[in-house]
Parts: sequence; structure tokens; C-alpha cells
Amino acid sequence: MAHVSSSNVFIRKLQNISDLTQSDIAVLESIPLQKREYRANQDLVREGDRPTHSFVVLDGMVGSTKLTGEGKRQITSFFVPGDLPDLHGLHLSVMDCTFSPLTSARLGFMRHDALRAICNQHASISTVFWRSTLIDAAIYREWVTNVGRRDGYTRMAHILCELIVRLRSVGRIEDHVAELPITQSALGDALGLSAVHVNRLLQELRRDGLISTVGSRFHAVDWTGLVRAGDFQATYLHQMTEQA
Amino acid sequence: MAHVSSSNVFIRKLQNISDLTQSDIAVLESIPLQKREYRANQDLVREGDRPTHSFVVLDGMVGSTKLTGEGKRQITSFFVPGDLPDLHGLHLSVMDCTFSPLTSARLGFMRHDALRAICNQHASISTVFWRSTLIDAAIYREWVTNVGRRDGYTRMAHILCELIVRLRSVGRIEDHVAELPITQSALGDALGLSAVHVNRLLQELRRDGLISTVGSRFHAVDWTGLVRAGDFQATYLHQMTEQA
DNA sequence: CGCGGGGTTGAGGTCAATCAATCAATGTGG
DNA sequence: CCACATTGATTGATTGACCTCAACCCCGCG
Repeated sequence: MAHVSSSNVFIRKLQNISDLTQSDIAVLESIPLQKREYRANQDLVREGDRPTHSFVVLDGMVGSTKLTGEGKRQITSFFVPGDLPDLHGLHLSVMDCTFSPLTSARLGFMRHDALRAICNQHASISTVFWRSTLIDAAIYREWVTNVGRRDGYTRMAHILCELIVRLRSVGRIEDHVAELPITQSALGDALGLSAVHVNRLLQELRRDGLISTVGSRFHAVDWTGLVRAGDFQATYLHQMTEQA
Repeated sequence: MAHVSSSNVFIRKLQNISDLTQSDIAVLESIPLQKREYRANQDLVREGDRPTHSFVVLDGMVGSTKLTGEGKRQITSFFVPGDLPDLHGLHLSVMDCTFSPLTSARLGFMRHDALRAICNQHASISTVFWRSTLIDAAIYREWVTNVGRRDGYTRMAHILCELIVRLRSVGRIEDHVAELPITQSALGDALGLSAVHVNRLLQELRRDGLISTVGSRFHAVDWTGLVRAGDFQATYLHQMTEQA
């Protein structure tokens, strides 16, 4: 099940959100990547940390999480292969959230000083990185809306749509089948719902013929139905190639 | 009731989040500002638009809002004087949310091409702008958490704390009294709550001696109590000068 | 084999939504 | 200047979405 392009998934993602010249790509490929493997729930970067590296997701899924004073966890965003979850650390010295893998994951770490040097020398790359963080922000905005104003059923369908579109854009999906080995309780923490309720919502989505699951494989049986049920419009993902 | 520094509130805000050199400031001051007045709820920029300008809030409050398919409104963030709500338009061509003033407001519009030119010539200013958008993103993250995992009472206290800190950092607050002429239903749309419930929560906060209100003036009678009740830590605002 | 994590199910409780009135403040046209 | 409309705040009663608690099942694993 080895995927093509291990370190290149990151370039593929950036190509998805902007036009890169050949020389840009060459520069990006030259960035030294320190690769490491993680198991789920091993914290990568913690709230309060002052990291010296940012990382790219090569395989698996990562979540940015926050804990409330009451000890409840909120996942504020998912990150899929190609994403740069904590790129903002480049200009925000102290982390305001924790990053942890939601599945076993392979990550590539890049030194901040190397990234800064590249940004200074290559305005176009600086812009791409900026743009990447802006899309993250757009996703956060959508999540505020999702959690704040959509009911559980819609919310769940919405997040599945988002994941499927994002995974597809980096070639991690054939047809409408996504490999999502995340727990229902992680889904709950992302949606602001309890794990129990997540379970029932998934049953409802299955009953309505929108999805089917085998183990950790999610199949969007009725994609247009899922999109409709999830009140989902992909514009907030700001991809260059529009998804169906 | 005229405030000092009309167009300079924007520079003051940027100084709050980074070190600016005198020459940076001179450049920022040279940006042509087209000033305009708005009344509450007049849309400024709409979801789907491709704006050619970004704007700075000079007076009043602005919200970034989204509508769900069901017609429910979510405010995904508040913006106070000095803020650049749609600076992301510089690198994200099509807007994924609508900006509208929540109070009567005075705004200053800046041409994108002028901003891009400045970013190309002054790396430090480009970085400040980037950083500003990253802080917006950090606020969105906190809002996801607030809406997703805190109960109404805490949520309300939290947002009041955020507003007070942000307003204070641009000199819009004496003591702990904030002028917030926004409606309770706008507060509800920001918190993912109904206007009715907002009303009851405010009563509770008053009853508990945390705030008092006279018309649109919010007074944080017991600031530390409010901070505690709101589970509020200002680190996510990434201000250089730590607030008490 | 026993343990533990994750998924599933049922029952009961609660926070907050909805519906519906009332009231105050403001504005408007005749 | 007053009848009337409008907007926002407030209150009460009812409903419902989702939570919590608690059990049970399944499966992989030491």
C-alpha cells in the first residue's frame, strides 16, 4: 500500500493551491527533510512550545488540538498528507495549540531558519507558504460555522466531505473511498460532539445510504447526497482545480 | 468622544504584534487610504467576491460572517479598530466569507496592488502582514474551541474577555469599560447561541457580579473573575505586550 | 487467557432552541 | 404632536438535540 511520492506529496499539495514554477519546485525539493514516524496521540508540538521546526505530513493524519480548562479536547482542524500544520510557527513564536497524530503518521521536519532563508530569497515561495496558512485559516472559519450553526448530522456529513476532497486532491482516494483510521471519539472532538453521538450519527448516515464503512475505510456511496446533507461547498478550500 | 489617531490605530495594532522600524512605519503611513463610513449590517465584501482592496477598521466593529444552507448566520470573528479583517484577500482571490459592520463603522480601503508592491519591496512589512493573518487564524482556532467545547456561560465570558483585551490593546478601553454597541443577536451568532439564550447568559454574568452594562457600555466589574469564568488565556492573541 | 481500547446500545437528564408575548426605545408619516 | 411601525431586550413555557452514565460486545495483543 506504499504511496508514490513520499516527500513530494508536499509539493503536490502546494501545486494544488498555486502555480509553481520549475525553479520554485526545485527549491522546495532542496529543503532538507528530517523524517520521523509517530504513533497516534504522541504529542508532536505542545501548546506553549517555541518550536524551531515546522513539519509536513507525509502519511497519516494530524490534528491541531486545544484543551479547555475543564479538560475537554477540541480538534480545531485535521491535516492530511501534504499539509503543513504548524507552518505558522515560522512567525508566531509560541504555539497556541498542540499537534498530535490521530493515526500513525510519518512526518518531515524542516528547520525554521532554512525556511526563513528560502522565504527571503524566493518571494514566490514565501507567497505560497503564506497562502497555505491562509487556507488553513479559511478552514478554521468554516469549522467555526460548522460547529456553531449546523446540527450534528449535517456537521458530520460536512466534515466527511471536507476530508474526502482534501484527501482526493493529494491522490489519497480512489473513487470515493477514504482510509480514515481515526477513532469516533476523535471525530467527536473535531465536531464538538460526544463519541456516543458520533456513533449514532454515522449509523444514520449509513441508514440514509450516504456512506458505508468497512473497518476504517469510509466509502461515500452517494457523494452528491453527502454533499447536500453536509451543506458542503468546497470553495473555502481554495483549491485551484475545482472538485466535482 | 473622538479618538486619537484615526488612521494610526492600524499602525498601533501592528506595533502590538511585532517590532516595527521607523522606516517600516513611514512606509505604512504612506499607504493611500480611502476612508468610508458604514452603517451596521451593510455588507462590505461578500462571499464569492473577488475584491481589489483590503480594508482596515478605523472605528466600530466588523464581523466576518458565513451563512449556512439553512440560512443561519455564524460570525466567525470580530474585528476591532486597527484590524485588517480581509487582508487574506491579498492572496486568496475569492472570498469565502462576508464582512459586515456590526456597528456603524469607519473603514480605510487599500488597493491590493499597492499592498503587493509594498510587500515585494519591504520583506519586514510582508512579514508583519503575514503575522497579522496568522493571529487571525489563531483567533479562529480559539473560537472553534470556544464554540465546540465550552458551555454557554463560559463561552460568553470568554468572548467578552477577548474583546476587552483586544480593544484595550488599541486604547479603546479605559479601566475595564468597553463600548460594544452590538446586538445580543450578533453575540449569539458569534457564539453559536440563540439571542434569547444570550440575554439570559448576560443576566447570569451580571447576577454573578462579573459584568455590568449601561446601554451598550460593558463594564468588567470583576476582571479576574470574568477571566476565570471564561477560561480565558490571552496567549492565543499573540500580543507582544502581555495583558494583565 | 485476560486485558484494554474502540464501537455499540439503552435510559435518563440537561442545556439550550424555539415559540410566543410583552416592553422599551426609536423612528416615521400624516 | 400623535398613531403606528420597527428593532432590540426581556420573560415564560415547551420541546428537542445532545450529553452522561453504564453496560456490553468485539477484536487485537501481551
